[in-house]
Amino acid sequence: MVNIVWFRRDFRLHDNTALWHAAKASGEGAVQPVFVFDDEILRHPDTGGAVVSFMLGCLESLREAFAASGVSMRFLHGPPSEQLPLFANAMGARAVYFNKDYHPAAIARDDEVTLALSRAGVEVRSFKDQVIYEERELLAASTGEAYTVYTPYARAWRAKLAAERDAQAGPKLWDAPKLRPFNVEPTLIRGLKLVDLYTTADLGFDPPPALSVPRGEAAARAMLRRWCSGPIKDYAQSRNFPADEDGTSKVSAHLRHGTLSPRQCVRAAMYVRGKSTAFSDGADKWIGELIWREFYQQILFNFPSVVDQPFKAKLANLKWRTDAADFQRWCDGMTGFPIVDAAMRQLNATGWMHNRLRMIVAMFLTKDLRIDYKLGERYFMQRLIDGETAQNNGGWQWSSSTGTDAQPYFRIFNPTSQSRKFDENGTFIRRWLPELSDVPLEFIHEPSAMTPEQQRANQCIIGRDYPVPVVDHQQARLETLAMFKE
DNA sequence: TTTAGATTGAG
DNA sequence: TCAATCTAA
Ligand SMILES: Cc1cc2nc3c(=O)[nH]c(=O)nc-3n(C[C@H](O)[C@H](O)[C@H](O)COP(=O)(O)OP(=O)(O)OC[C@H]3O[C@@H](n4cnc5c(N)ncnc54)[C@H](O)[C@@H]3O)c2cc1C
Repeated sequence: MVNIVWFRRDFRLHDNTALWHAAKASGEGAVQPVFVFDDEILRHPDTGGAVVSFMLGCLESLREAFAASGVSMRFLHGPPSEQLPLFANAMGARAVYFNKDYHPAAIARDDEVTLALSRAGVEVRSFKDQVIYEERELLAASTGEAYTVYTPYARAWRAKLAAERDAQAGPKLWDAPKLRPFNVEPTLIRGLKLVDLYTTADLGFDPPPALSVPRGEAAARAMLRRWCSGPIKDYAQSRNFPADEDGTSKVSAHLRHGTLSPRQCVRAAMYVRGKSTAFSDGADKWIGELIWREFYQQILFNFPSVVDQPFKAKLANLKWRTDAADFQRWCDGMTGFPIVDAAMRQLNATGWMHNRLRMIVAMFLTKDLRIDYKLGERYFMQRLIDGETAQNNGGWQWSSSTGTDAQPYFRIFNPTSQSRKFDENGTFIRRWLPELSDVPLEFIHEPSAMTPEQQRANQCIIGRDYPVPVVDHQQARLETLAMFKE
């Protein structure tokens, strides 16, 4: 008998919990991998060409990796609760295995699928896989409730990992399972929609013009290896400077699509940390970022209303501005604030943006333009190759002060001082704004401060070659403070 | 994962 | 005068 493994966002062979269990349970049997194209997701406004093209590249690699073991991966198109029971029937499968997803819509879908399969007499087994600690595994000791503040959550997370490692019971070091060749054609059943692996264009999307991260599990593993063998050492400092190409790992899209597991990342970081004290600061800090990821996954699971409501319920009725033209300027990187514009152009071109810049542009949209964070959140989902509700919503709510930020003061970045601090030499700005290439360093963060003569001398006329700033920051800051006061 | 404004002290 | 440092939000 064969066990089906339903892949959703876990496109790897190594350290894949559901795949490992399916292969083990199969014994003499085999594993049938499948992916389901679900129109509910494909037609959702949060779904964009960046994630779709990244995912399809990963699926192609996964299909090849299975093929190398003589296993044929199959693709279906339709509602999973309808297609999977038909497919299980067509394959004569005993069980369907999959890894859990914590988005409320995914939970609802998985409940539906589980019900439909059970009715059809097919066993369902689901697993924790995309996080190290899930759901309500970590609760605040004082209240017995889920954590809502990062710092105590991270402390508890690290303590639990340390305790489990000491007890040799930590995250399992599962490798790729041994796979038996399996290449059985599904019986043709009415309603079962077997399809070829689609291309991005087939699905009606455009990929980012300059995709910045190589796709697939092999590429992901190579990136992690390279990152942990060197650049991770300086992460505690380098992570804040967008001009530094090696300042961060850029594995986010791989964690998003499961071409890497969080266990592989933590394990690799712990390994180099143990080997040399020079790596310990960097590795610890980097694990801290992986914990941010788990923190937001846990927030999404325990507070699913964040999907359409502010985490701080009191702030549900903020009077955001609705200005389509300003929003468009922000999207296009035409605000007249170089650091914001360079960041948005990096996003539009490559599908990835540095964390420091995500904070700056999110803060700018919500607190300088006073536009609802939901608009920015959706735009990010459409453009990011790592676009994912938990972290994206968490990041947007944090930036717009509607979320889990625990600081006692109201956070408003000054885009120009952020620019001076984190792109001191204007290297990043110049990389993405060719129209500023002749502007001297003195004005690179604020070209509108040039006199008309200086503009002429530096080949950059404000209002012609580069936009006039869309807002006055000082003014906007006061208006935002007033808006939140109400 | 902060900022603006006040205070201080060197020149 | 200015930049470094402090502090309240
Ligand atoms: C407004 C906003 C929106 C964001 N949207 C997303 C998103 O859609 N998807 C996404 O994966 N991340 C998102 N982030 C978090 C973060 O910006 C990215 O994860 C990070 O820039 C990815 O680059 P990296 O892999 O080089 O990160 P590294 O610095 O190398 O960090 C390693 C990993 O830790 C996780 N991580 C790092 N920073 C954060 C963080 N602040 N919050 C949660 N997880 C983090 C990511 O999985 C990342 O791959 C968002 C942040 C903000 C402020």
